[in-house]
Amino acid sequence: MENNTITIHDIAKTLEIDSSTVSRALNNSDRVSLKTKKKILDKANELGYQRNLLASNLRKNKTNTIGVVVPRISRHFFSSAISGIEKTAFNKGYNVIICQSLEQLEREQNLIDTLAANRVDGVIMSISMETFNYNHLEKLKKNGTPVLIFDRHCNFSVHSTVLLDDFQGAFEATTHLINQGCKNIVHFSGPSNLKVYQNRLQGYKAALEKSNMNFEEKYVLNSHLMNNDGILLAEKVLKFSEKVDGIFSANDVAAISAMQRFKKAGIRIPEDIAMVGFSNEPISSVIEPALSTIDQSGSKMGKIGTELLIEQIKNKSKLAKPEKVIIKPSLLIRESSLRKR
Amino acid sequence: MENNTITIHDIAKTLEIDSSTVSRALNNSDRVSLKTKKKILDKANELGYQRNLLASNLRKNKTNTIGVVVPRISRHFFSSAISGIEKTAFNKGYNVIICQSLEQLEREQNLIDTLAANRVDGVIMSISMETFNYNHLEKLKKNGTPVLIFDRHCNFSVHSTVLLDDFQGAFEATTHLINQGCKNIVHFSGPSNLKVYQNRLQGYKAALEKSNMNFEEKYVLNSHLMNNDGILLAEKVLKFSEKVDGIFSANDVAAISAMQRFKKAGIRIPEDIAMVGFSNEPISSVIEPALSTIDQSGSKMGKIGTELLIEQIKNKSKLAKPEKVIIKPSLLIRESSLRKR
DNA sequence: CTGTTAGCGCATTCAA
DNA sequence: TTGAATGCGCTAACAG
Repeated sequence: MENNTITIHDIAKTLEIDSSTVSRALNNSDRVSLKTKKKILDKANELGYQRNLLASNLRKNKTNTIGVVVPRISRHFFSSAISGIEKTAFNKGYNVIICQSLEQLEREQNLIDTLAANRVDGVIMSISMETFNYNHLEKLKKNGTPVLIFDRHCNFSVHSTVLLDDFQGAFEATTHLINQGCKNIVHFSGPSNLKVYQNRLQGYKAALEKSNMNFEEKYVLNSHLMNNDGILLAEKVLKFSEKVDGIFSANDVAAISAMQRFKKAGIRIPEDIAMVGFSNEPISSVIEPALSTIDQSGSKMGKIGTELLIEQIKNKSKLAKPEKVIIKPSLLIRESSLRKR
Repeated sequence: MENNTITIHDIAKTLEIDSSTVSRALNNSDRVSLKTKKKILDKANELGYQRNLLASNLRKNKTNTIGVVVPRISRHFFSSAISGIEKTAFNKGYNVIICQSLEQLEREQNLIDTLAANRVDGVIMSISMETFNYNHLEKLKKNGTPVLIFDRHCNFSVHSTVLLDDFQGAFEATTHLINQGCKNIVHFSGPSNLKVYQNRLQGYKAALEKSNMNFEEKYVLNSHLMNNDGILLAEKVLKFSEKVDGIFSANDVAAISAMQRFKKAGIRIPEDIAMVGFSNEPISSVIEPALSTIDQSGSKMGKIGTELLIEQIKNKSKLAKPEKVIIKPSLLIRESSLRKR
């Protein structure tokens, strides 16, 4: 009912001691006798005291809080990354503020500004698709706030990064198809200006080359990460004169709709066409598993990124130079995704 | 490099004016001449000033921040609710802190404590499945912080709530099946201690009654919201001696796995069994649409909830009494989910 | 329009 | 072990 905010001074007054002693007691300092400490804690409890972190953080110039900015929290990859971040942060005594940029640079900038204004101790983020301008991150750096960038490539080299080894993943996936006996392997790719897709294309090429297979330009099918892109890709595949028997997908969004299109055409996956690819979404829980995936292990990236970030927060004075961690993806093959002959 | 935190005093000193004037200028007060205002803003920019919201909020005893607590951000319903919350909040000048309880009461309590310690102006939340104890919310209330609860029923009546009209939704869905000519309609339900499922059951019963159809106890199939519960439910349906031709599902998780089990048995949905139900997940984008759904409209609930909450924040002194808003669900029928005969 | 003064709630230094 | 004093950075009376 009444806005009855209790402060350490209220506790001090009732107990006829000084507020500094109360502060010490509430922070469990060993410079207070056990007796008074108990007295203080009891009274705090009785009065319903709730510490004011605004004041505390202001005074200490430290918030024990990490800001997290991702494009979209609902994407499976990011929500599992967030799980990893939260777990690691909580274990080390940090709180976490989660924000989503919705892939918009302007929103990202505002979020970063707000986080900075709230004096978070560090920021872990995956940049938006629009982000080719790093002024907002520059500002953080000037401020002395460490930033860690994960998942998405970023040319702003002053920050530490945690990335996935896209080349290696693509290489393994394609090799897997080759080992299954596939002769004509199509590659579903994404926007060709994104580093991720460039690297995956390279891995695909390298795998073909290693097995002395020809690289066919026409087999690289680009799309824009839209929900129904895969339909067009599938139709292109159907139009090839020779029989496509394998697909390496760098793009799970397209892969899903493509599978539906194939199904309509009577093409069975994986019996007629084997399909392997990078996958963020927990596809298997919803559709018949047909895609072996390269696990992007969001939570692993979140964990490692947060550990790195916290290390940097602690060493802030030592101005640690940016680190770059590359995570090896692992190919998960489900039985039902094997090609049967 | 250097932790060069600029304050209003630094700006004031360089310009040889008082910091209070700087503060006014930075807050765009009209009690500063345009000339000095410009001078100050320019200098602030030049020095790379970044306001300290900790100090500002402490002083103003207001953070312009709303805390959001949901069980799990990755669930479609909650992430769309969050979208609605963010949009509404930003429009009204509020920031948002997103947290997930992971359905754990203890986590929820900690989150609420942290939000309270950070002096958020209000909290909008959907309580965890474990939450039958409302001490943490009680504390907020004592503190004068308004709380709005959405989506999940809660016996703690001092807060405003935004809920879905489960009875009405169930009634409409079941009626739809009846209108399609279904004679034997099974009901997939959830944990019977949850209000949501009780209300949906009532709606189902009412629809049957209105059409003079018998309610059969055995047609109510409960489950626990586990991923593969639907398999068992489907098997139960298959064992009935009479032919089941309709299913009203109150539980989308079960519905998905049930559909897969039916498929295995050669039962076609919706040709052999029509299926209608509440659905949070964007099922249609992944599987063959087979389920007409009652849209829980997360973003709508988020929007309305946030508007209500902000209203209460503003009227805090007037201790507005708790409001209760019931949202009408709307039945979305997809063509392909119609029963063909 | 601008300056003076005070204090939000807390943590910490220095004395005692 | 405790108290007194100071200030984190900012805003908001009140004066002028």
